[in-house]
Amino acid sequence: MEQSARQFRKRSAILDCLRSTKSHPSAEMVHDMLHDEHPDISLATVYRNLSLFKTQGMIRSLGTVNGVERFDADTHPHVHFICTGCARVMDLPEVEVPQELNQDVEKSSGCRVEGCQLTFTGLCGRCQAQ
Amino acid sequence: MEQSARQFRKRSAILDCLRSTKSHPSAEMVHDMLHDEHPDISLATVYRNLSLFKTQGMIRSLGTVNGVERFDADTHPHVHFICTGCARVMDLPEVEVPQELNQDVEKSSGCRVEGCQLTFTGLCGRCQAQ
DNA sequence: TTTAGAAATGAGAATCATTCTCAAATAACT
DNA sequence: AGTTATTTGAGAATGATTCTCATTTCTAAA
Repeated sequence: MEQSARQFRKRSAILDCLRSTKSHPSAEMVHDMLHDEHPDISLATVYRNLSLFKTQGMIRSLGTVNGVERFDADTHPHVHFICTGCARVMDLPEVEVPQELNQDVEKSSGCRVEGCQLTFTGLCGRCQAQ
Repeated sequence: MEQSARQFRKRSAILDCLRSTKSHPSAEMVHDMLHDEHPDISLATVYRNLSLFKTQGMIRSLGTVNGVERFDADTHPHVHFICTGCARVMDLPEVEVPQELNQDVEKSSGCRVEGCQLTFTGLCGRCQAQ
C-alpha cells in the first residue's frame, strides 16, 4: 500500500520544511523551523526522518559544519559554499559541476561512483565586511 | 624561538604518522597506529595536535565519514573517493581539480574562497566484489 | 464502525566522538 | 639547578546523534 502525503503529518512536515528552505539546515534547525506549526514535534523524530529520507535518496547530506550535519532537499548536482565565519551554507548555482569527471573516476580507480560533492570554503561577503 | 622537530616528541610523532600514511585516518586511527612506538600517548594529545596542525594549515580535514573526522597531511589540491561500504578514503591522483573554478566562485558569489574540496562517493573495487 | 496489527512518534536515556580541566611532566632560558 | 612556559595524560564534561520503549496514530479487513 502506498503512503499518502497526508498519512504521516510529522514526516511530511519535515520534508516540506527542508524543501522550502535554502538554508541547508541541521536537524536542530529543522526542528526550530517547525516549532510554530508543530510545537509538539520531537527532535528524535526530526533526526529519524532525515535519516530515512537520506537512505531513500530523497535528500542529501552535505557533511558536517562545525560538528553538525547539514541537509539539502535539492538532490540535483550543484556546488556549495560554506562560510567558515558564520557557518552558512549557500548554493553556487552559477558554477558548473564537471559531470564528465564521474567517468574518469570510474575508469582510473575501478570505483563505482554514486555521488559527487564539490564544496568551496571561505568567507562570505557578509563576514568579509567585518 | 623556533620549534625543532625533536623538542616535542609526541607532537612530531603525530605529524610524522599522518605524513607517512595514505589512509586519511581519524584521530583514533592515528592513536592506534602510534601505539607501538608510543604506547603512552593519550588520545587527547592526538586530538589536540591534529586541531593545532589544522589551524596552522599543516594538515587538512576531509570532513567526517560516518560521524568521524578524517585528516590528510597532503594539503595540495587533490580529489578524494570515499567508499560508502568500508569507509576507506582514497586519493584520486588521476583526476584533475578544476583550479579556475575558484575565480568563478569569487566573481559570481562575492565570497572569498580559501579552500575547495571535490569528493566522490560510491563503492570501491573491493566492496563491489562482495 | 470496530478491531487487530503495523508503523510513527515523544520523552528521555544511552552512545560516542570530541573538547575541556587540571595537575604532572617536559622543555627552554637564565 | 631554578624559573617559567609549553605539552601531556587521565578522566570528566560536552554535545550531536541514536536508541528504547511505551503510547499514539494509521491501515486493512471484518
